[in-house]
Amino acid sequence: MTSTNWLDPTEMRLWRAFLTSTSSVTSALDSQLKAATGMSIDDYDVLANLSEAPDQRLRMSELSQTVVHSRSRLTQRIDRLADRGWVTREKCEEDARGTWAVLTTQGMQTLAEAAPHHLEHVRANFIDHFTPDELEVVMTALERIAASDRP
Amino acid sequence: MTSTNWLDPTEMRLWRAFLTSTSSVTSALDSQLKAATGMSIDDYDVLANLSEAPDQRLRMSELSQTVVHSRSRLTQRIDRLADRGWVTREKCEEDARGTWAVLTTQGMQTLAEAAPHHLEHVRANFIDHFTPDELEVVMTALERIAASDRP
DNA sequence: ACAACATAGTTCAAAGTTGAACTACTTCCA
DNA sequence: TGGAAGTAGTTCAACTTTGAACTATGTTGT
Repeated sequence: MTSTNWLDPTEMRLWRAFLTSTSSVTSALDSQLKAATGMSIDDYDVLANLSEAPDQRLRMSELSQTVVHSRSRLTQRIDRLADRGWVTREKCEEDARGTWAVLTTQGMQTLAEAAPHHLEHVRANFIDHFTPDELEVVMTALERIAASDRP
Repeated sequence: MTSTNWLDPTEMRLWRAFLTSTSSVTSALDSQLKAATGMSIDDYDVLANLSEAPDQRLRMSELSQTVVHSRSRLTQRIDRLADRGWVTREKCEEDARGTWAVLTTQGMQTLAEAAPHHLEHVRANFIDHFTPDELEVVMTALERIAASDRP
C-alpha cells in the first residue's frame, strides 16, 4: 500500500452509486419477495443456484462461495430452508467430511412459483434502467469484479 | 404486472454479476475496515456522509435515506456510534419531533485516519477493475438506478 | 379550534449474522 | 505408517437487523 491515492470525483461518484444502487435495489427486491412468498432474496438465491446445479445439489462449501455467505451463515440458512421443506442435506459419499445441500421437489415448486413475480421486479427495479449498450458494458465490468476475488 | 417476461441470458448474467460483485466487494471491504479500525462499512458510510454535510450534521430521516437504512436500524447504529464518541444527537429547533445526528471532532478524526487505508481498498477491490470508458458508463447507469427509487 | 391524519424517531422481541472454537475427516510427506 | 497440517461443516454467544407498536409533534381541512 503506497502513499495515499485518493479517488477523483468520477471515481467517488461511481463508488457512491454502487453502494446506493446496491442497497436500494436489494432492499426493494427483498421486501417484495418477502411479501409475496415469505422468502428473502438470499433464500431465493440459494434455491435458484441449487435448481441449476447438476442433480439439484451443491456442496455446502461451493454454495457458500457462490452466494457469498460465510460457512456458518450458510449452515444456518440451510437449517431454515430445511425446516420449510425446501432443501435437505445428504451425506457426501466421496468425502465423508462433506454435505450436499439438495433442492426438494417442494423447493423446486416454490421457486418456480416465486420466479415470474420476482423476475418482473428484477426487471422493473434494475434491468429496465439500462440501455442495451450499457447493459453489455456493465455486465462485462461487473463480471470482472465478481471474478476478481475468487481464490 | 403483465404476463411473464423472463430475463434473457445477457440480462440474467448482468443480474447475477450485480448480486455477486455487490456481496463480494462489500464483504471484502467490510473485513478490511473492521480489521483496521473496528468500524463496519456501514459505520464508515454514516460518518462519511455526516462529514460532508453542512455543519457536519444530518436529520435522522435524511441520513436513513442516504445510507439506505430503516429508521430503527439507523437509530441503533447512531446509538453505537454515540457510545464510541464519534457522533452525538442534538434536538432540532425547527421541528420538535426531529433529531440531528452530528459528527464529533473525534469522529471526524477517526474518519480521517480510516479514509486513506479504506480508499486504497476501494480502489484495489473495485475502481481499478474498470477501464476509463467503462467507469463513465457504469457510473451513469448506476446513478440512474440509485436515483430511481427515491420518493 | 379541533379532530383526523401524517411524519419523526424510539423501543422491543424475534430473526439473522458474525467469528472463533470445535469435531471429524483427508492429505501430505518423512 | 503415522502424525502434522489442512479442509468441511457445525455450534455457540455476542452482536445486528427487522418490523410492528408506540410516543410525540406537526399539518390539514372544516
